[in-house]
Amino acid sequence: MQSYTEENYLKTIYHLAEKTINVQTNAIAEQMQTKPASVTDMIKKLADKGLIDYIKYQGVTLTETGKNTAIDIVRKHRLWEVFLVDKLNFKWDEVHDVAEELEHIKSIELIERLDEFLGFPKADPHGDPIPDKNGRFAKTQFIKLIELKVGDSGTITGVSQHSSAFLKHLEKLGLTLGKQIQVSDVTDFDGSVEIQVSDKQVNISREVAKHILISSNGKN
Amino acid sequence: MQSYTEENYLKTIYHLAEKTINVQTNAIAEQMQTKPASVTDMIKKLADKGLIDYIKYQGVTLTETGKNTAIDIVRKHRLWEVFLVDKLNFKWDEVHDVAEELEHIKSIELIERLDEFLGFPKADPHGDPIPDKNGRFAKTQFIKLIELKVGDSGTITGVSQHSSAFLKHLEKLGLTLGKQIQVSDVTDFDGSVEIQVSDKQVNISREVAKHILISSNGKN
DNA sequence: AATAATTTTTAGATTTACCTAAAAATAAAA
DNA sequence: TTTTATTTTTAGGTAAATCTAAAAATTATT
Repeated sequence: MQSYTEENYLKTIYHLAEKTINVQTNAIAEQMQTKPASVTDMIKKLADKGLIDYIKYQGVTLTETGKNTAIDIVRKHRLWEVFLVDKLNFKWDEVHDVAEELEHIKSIELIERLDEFLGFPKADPHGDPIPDKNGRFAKTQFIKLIELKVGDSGTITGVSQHSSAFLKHLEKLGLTLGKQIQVSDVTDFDGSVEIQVSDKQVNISREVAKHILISSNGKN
Repeated sequence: MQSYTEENYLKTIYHLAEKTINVQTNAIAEQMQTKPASVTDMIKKLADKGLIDYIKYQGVTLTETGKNTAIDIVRKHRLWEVFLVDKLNFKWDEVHDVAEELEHIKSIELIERLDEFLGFPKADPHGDPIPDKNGRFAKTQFIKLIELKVGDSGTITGVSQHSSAFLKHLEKLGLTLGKQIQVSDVTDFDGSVEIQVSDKQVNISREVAKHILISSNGKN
């Protein structure tokens, strides 16, 4: 059994490990809003418990057990987000902090029943895949909108930025999950992208385009 | 803002205060499964925060603020219990421990939306009243089944014992909330009570009868 | 390769919630 | 009203998760 804090460390390490093989102390500290010295203390503890592999000065990687634990927390987080949006009518930019608390509720029965109640959803309100109860989930094939060429089209199926400001901005532009888009122009000057959505033309900055994930319908 | 532990102390004091005016250190310790010395530490802290009035050796009482905080936790606990039973199909004897965790989730918005989602229920699965968002709730007029005389009838509207063993026992006997009952006999020997429920005769011990709460239809 | 910069760890403290054991206050019994 | 029993508090200590400041290891730069 892990403490609330240990669970948060594991989850953070899991997410950081999606980008780098060895997760570094400073990266964890930044993500957890804490100091590197505190991280060192904690990773020693997690290593002792067999949840991570740790070589001094070399960063950490999750063990099989650690990874499973982390995936279970991610599963809970995403299911709760679906609950908040689908059942309690929260907006997609309002759910993160509450789910951050709910994900630590321990009952396995609760999560299985919640999953069933929600109709076994495959993705959360931001398009992130929800692991099943065995920790398995489809490795979704996303392309960043920024990588599309003029003329390419596809469906918005995710975002790689969960900040409220970003999500509200997308909402205002009508760029929500499931929307069909086509790239009509890319501006040389600032790299901003002109896209067609629901019969409207919208212009989005390069920065925004980087964080919109598209499931491609192929080129044309 | 209170810690998880502070909230649990306030809730415990609130419940104990339903029976005695001044809540004693030992009573809190027993309820919280901790030691009197630890309770003394905590009540000093809660007193400093203005949540309880505390005179050394004389026990404690909740201040207005403390009471409001406690009622808010009770509200959350009971709403979550309704959710678990009504939406996730938990049985009434399975919800307590999970609700014990869920009650500490901090978002006010969450609880208001949950309340609405559940249809603003007035009572939890054990018949306990749910305070509204202003902390107000009807002081329900219950009579203990044990106090009924032969011939008296009424409706089961609550229980004063939430242990799984007790609730499972009631379930087996068909004694669930909303059931209409009539007392047909009281045994002199052991004080056990013979009651009529759904055209069946069931015999319940004095101990069980003490913890079933009846809203009376008057005598006859 | 030597020096500088960065990253990580150690050492020693702090806070929260708990503990045990002993002392003090209050309540009950002789 | 003493004595005894019970309740409560104090004193001092522990474990978890944090911190600051300084030391050590690693990486980058000249």
